[in-house]
Amino acid sequence: MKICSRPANWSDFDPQDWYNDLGDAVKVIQTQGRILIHQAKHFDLDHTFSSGQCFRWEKVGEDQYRGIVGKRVLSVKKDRGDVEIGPLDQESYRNFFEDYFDLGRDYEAIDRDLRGRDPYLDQALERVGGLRILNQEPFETLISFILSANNNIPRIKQIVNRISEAYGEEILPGFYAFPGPEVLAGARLEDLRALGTGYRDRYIKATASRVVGQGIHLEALRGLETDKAKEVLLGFEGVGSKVAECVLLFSLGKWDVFPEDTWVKKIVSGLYADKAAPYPAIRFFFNDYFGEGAGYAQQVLFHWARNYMMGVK
DNA sequence: GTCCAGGATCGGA
DNA sequence: TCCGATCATGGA
Repeated sequence: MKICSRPANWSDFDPQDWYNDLGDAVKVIQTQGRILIHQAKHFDLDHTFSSGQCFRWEKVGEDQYRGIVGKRVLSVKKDRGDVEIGPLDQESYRNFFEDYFDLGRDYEAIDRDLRGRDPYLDQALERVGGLRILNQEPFETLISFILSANNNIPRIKQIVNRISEAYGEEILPGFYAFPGPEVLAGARLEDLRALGTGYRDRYIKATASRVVGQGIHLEALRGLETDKAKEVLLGFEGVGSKVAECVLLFSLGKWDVFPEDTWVKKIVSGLYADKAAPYPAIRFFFNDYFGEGAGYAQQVLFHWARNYMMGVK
């Protein structure tokens, strides 16, 4: 454990709480029940939480978000370059949330590697810099992206929240955790339908039932090769290639995927028309094109294309 | 009224 | 293997 020098403008903390296990690049401190990342590198809250990879984070102020992660309600605030996460103690941070926010990854090095490969990605990286890929809970991510089919992001968020309110544990007054598979496996289709799931009601129940019935440990898919993990995910009803790849990228740490959503198709058929390969080859094309950061590059392009490319917003 | 949204599934060519 | 129709829902 390294001890950092105390900055002049921070007050109310015990110097004993300082720690820095991530090397000199990331300085983390526990103070007043929160975790503070000093001058956090590559962590833009809007581009991370509002880029469509997660559905349970709400913007509650300028550079301030509140989210439900597992059985916690967390606040994340950015102030003069410091990112504050709480309530959170050092142990939980190191055991879980460092991975959740992907804070062990050197995004600046990845950006350097990606820059210069492609003019559109260069623009996108410039415009939506600081986007991080979260490592979310697989079952919640799976159900959320089953809901994403032929749906829009605000409505997906509404439905995920309603499912949590109807079936999840109330962890704080008015805040509900996302339910586990055993709960949703027992849900009635008509009740799911009443929450606005539409025709996807049976996909949700079937997927939850399969997870429970076959004792599938989704977390264990992390340990499989991407293709093998994807094969398992494709076995669920309502899960096609794109949904599977979103789960792989946003919850299982698989960066060698390139989710083929409508925006990627627009980008490919428009911006990359001259290079557009037959569609099953897109992943291989972009893996080669963007290397190990392909999944991250996809999310950067997606977020940029949706919000900034055509002057929208 | 039509169109669209981080698509998947199905039947038929 | 590939193509088109269809699938709830709600906002624009």
